[in-house]
Amino acid sequence: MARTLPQPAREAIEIVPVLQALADPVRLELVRELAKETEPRSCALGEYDLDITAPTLSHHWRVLREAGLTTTFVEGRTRWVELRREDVQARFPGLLDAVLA
Amino acid sequence: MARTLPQPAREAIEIVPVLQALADPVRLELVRELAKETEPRSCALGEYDLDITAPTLSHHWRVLREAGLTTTFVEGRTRWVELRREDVQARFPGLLDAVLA
DNA sequence: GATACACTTCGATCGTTGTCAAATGATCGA
DNA sequence: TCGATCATTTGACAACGATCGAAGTGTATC
Repeated sequence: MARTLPQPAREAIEIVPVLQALADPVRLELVRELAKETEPRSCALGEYDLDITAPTLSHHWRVLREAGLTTTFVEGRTRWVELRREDVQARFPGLLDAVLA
Repeated sequence: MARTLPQPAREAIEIVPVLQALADPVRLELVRELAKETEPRSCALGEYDLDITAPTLSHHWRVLREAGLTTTFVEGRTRWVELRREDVQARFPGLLDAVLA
């Protein structure tokens, strides 16, 4: 039912793409929003207080997912995003905590 | 005698420029080299095993310094770089450790 | 001084990236 | 099945950034 979009395996998560993904104000804000809750959140533009268009938000979700920071899964016509806390923590211990503090 | 190049004060170090500075393979390598020792190191191209020219290295040192990650000071005709461990640790605890591990 | 040295700055190039408008694709309800 | 309505993908563009060669700046040495 819920289809998960392609993402790197835990071992394939690399530091440079992760830092590149985090080094953007919009994406950093998105990651911080995701970190506030343990539940997955909707990808929808309306859910976030950002001054960007839908295609741009979609682009940022993709960058985060391809870097290995998030998981996206599709359910009907809504998409859910979730922070890959454990995977990132396993690869780069302390990184998320440091960035989110 | 030793003149220190302009750099942001500790409180002025921001997370996005720091992440941007670290999100480049060359600069990440430089930071890792600096982290190996507590002593300042020379800026000179010959000190590092990099396949870039002197102007490019100079550019990277500048980005690191302006982000607040390093201190550069001039002594005669050599320049010395040093990681701002304490300042970065104070602003973003655990970040350097996570990135350098 | 004149020269050599150690970088930096300048100017240009070229790939990357954040952004949007328009087109596409997918899902739900009638 | 057919629109209506979402978000995503595509295509295009402007801004940014990494890079280099050439020229500039300041320091030591002769």
